[in-house]
Formats: sequence, C-alpha cells, structure tokens
Amino acid sequence: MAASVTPPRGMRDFLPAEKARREHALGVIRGVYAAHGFDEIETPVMEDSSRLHAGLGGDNEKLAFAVMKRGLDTADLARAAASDDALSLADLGLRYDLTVPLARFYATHRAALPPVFRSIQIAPVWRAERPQKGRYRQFVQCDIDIIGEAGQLAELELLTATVATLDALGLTGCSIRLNDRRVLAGILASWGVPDELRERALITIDKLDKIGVAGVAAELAEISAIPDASVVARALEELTSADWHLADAAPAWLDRAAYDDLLALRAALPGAAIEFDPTLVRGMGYYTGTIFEIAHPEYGYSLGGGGRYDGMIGRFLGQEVPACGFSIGFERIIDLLEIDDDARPRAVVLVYDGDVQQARLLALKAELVASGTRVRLERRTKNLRALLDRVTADGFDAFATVTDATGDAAALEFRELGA
RNA sequence: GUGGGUAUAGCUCAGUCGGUAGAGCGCCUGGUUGUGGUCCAGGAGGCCGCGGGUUCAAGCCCCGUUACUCACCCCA
Repeated sequence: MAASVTPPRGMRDFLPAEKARREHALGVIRGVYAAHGFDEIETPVMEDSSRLHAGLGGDNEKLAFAVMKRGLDTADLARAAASDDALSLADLGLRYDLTVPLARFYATHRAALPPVFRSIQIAPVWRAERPQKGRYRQFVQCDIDIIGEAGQLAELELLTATVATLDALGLTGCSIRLNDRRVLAGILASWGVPDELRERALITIDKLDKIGVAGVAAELAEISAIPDASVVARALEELTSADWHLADAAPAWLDRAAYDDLLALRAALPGAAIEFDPTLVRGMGYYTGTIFEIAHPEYGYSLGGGGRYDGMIGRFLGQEVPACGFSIGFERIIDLLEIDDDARPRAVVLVYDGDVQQARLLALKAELVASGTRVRLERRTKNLRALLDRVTADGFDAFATVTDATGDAAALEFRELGA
C-alpha cells in the first residue's frame, strides 16, 4: 500500500461528484450574501505570525500552523532552543479564521472602502487540531462582516442574511442561539471571579448543557474561580432554565441593558428561530457584545457563529471601529444538504470504438458542445454496463455509440441512461 | 493533549488451530449473446502499513512505530 500518497492529516481531496456538490452550495451562499448587499473580498492564506498571535484568536492561536523563516541556520535553531521559543523561528502563519485577516485588510484598505463596509469571505482556514468527524485541519468558512456600524442594524443584517442563506440551502431545523458578552461579564462579576480566571470560567460555563449544574459548579470550584458555591449553584440553575422570560424576575447577575438589546434583536426578527442562551460563550477572545451560534438538533457542535468585536480593528488601525460578523461553517452544513441538480444542462456520453478517427470524435463532440450539450468521450470497454453505470452516477443523461461508419451528430442514436 | 478501534489486490472485504495469499466487483484478452447494457473461459494485478521479536515456520502471537478512524478536550 502506498500510504504516502494520502493527503496531509485532516485535509481532503474532493472527487468530482463531491466537488460539484460543494461548488453548488457555495454558489447559493454567495448569491444570497450578495443579494443582501455584501461584497466579496479575498485575503492571503498567510498573515504575519505576530498578527496571528496578538491574543485575538483565543485557543486557536495555539493551533495555528507556523511557517518557518527562510534561510534559518543552526545558530538560529540553537538560539530558539535556548530561549525555548519555537515561534521565533516563524515569521508567517496560516490563518486560523477569517476575522483577524479581515481586520488587517480593513486597516490596510480603509481609504478605498465605504464608511460602512459589508464584506463576504468564503475561503479555507487551517487549524492543527486532531481530526475527527466534522472536524478537519483545513476547512472552509463563509463569513459576512459589517465594519463601521455600531448600531444593532449590523446584527440584524447579519442575522437576516444568514437565516436567508440557510433557508436557500434548504437546511431546516436550525436555530440561532443568542447571548451577549456583557451578560457573561455580569455573571462573572456577580460571582466575584478574579480577572485572570475569567476566560477559564467562561469556558466552564459553556459546558453547562453537557456536564450539568453540578459538573460546572465542581469545575469552577476546582479552579478556585468562585468564593461562594451556593450562590453559584443557584445562578447556574437560573442559567439552565433561562429563556426570553428571564427578565420577568430578573436575577441579580443579569446585565439589563445587554438583555434589552437582545430582546430588541428578537423583536426585529419575528420569523426567525432565535433562542436566548446565557451560557453561550464562544472561544474567540475578541468578542465584546452580541454573540451568536447556529445550532442544529442533530449535531452536538455548532454549524456556525459570530458576534460583535468592536475593539479589534482598533488594534490594527489605532482608531476604534465597530465591527460585527457571522460565519457559516461550510464543512458542517455541506453533508446535511440535499442538492438537486435539475437545472443543469443535458449531458451525453459518446462511446467510441478504438478504431474511430480522433478527428471524427472531435468533430462530433464540437457539434454537440456548440448546441449547449455537455459531452464526454468514453472508449468502449468490454463491460459496457459498468461504464454506463459509472457515467450515470456521474450525472450523464444519455449515450450513443460511435463507430467508424458514424456520420455527423444527427446520425447518432442516443439512448437515455438511468430510470 | 487523553483514550478506543482499524491497517490484506484498484475498490469492498474474507483468511479457521501459526504451515509460502483468497472472494466479489472493477480492469485486460478471447469467445458468446438476434435491438453492442448478456453470458462463458482465461489473464494481469499483493513488501499482508512499517520495524523488531518469538518460532523449524508469522497475514495470524508479542513489543515498538506510523497512518487512518471514532470519542474526549476544544472548536466551525
């Protein structure tokens, strides 16, 4: 076995049928995003290593693929080893999301962009994780972002476009989980969680639906993030059962302003399945306000997510610019889609004998192609059925045989495949 | 980072108690079939993931390793 010819770990090749499925779905996503007024851009797959490790990527920074500097010598290696700093050997890295590159892009091209910029990015990102079902080391994200809009219109446009996209893809059963970082901050503040433990505590809260109140309380106690276990346990119970009626008897930890904003969002989107979930955290460190995720009952992981990251552009630009984005995890939805291919043009196969002149084959093919038909040439094999089964599976509609005696395309006798 | 499973022909997989490698499909050749999608016969194709060990003898048992895969952590 030639084990060495497999793609890199966690990365995949796509055969024609799967590639066609993917491109079709990407076309739908692109079309809906564009219809909602977003403009597509493209950025390099690599960014400066220092930018990728500026503390904005959360745990993803640790998963970034680093690209070594060119021309390193043994002295460089020794220096890095002595200072225990392997990252100093890299000056570039593969992007682990599309948001950090977008912030850099915006800072670079701000003068050429409108005051409120709505961007589309559909592109692969890389994370050096351990692969498993629904998780790859190279995967495509479909991001839309609105930069320069501080008001809720940004969230509303993003949510509207995303819901419309899922709908256009025929993906049913999805809901949007909604929260606000300010709500989470309020919870932690009410518990008196020290600043240095806040990230860790948030990750623990995120597990509430998996390990339950007792599990989360135990884990919080373990990391010494809580001074009073009974207060926390009660709050966790309130979190678990929280829904849009939360404010009817508002708990002490609830950030009322943030919650009212979420209520306003929901009221502005009456048709969408939007759930309030105060335990929603999201891993990225750069979120400052609203955060959201696409949930599907059949999957334990989210199909996409996003949020407001008002502080991030300023890190690159030196001037605060509000921003908000939503990303669809393409790999996590593509397998859920049923793609119908009724709209594609007629496709035929010409099965030819080995003694047919190439010029005749090309002339026949050109004639059919000119008439708008997709044409595949296949040399006749001993087992014709196997060949026909294969091209049928590839989406061809009919076939005709070509012999040395065949005249022009009008002389071809097509037989329908399949059915 | 942690744990489980798997690895044999192009593909899907058998391989018994350790005894020098098997099937189906696909491919090639010849024949056959009354509308070239049928059937028959033959053929090619294997470092049994890799490296050690035990043994007269290892696809099989033991150790290591790599890859794939599933779950956990975390994530899209």
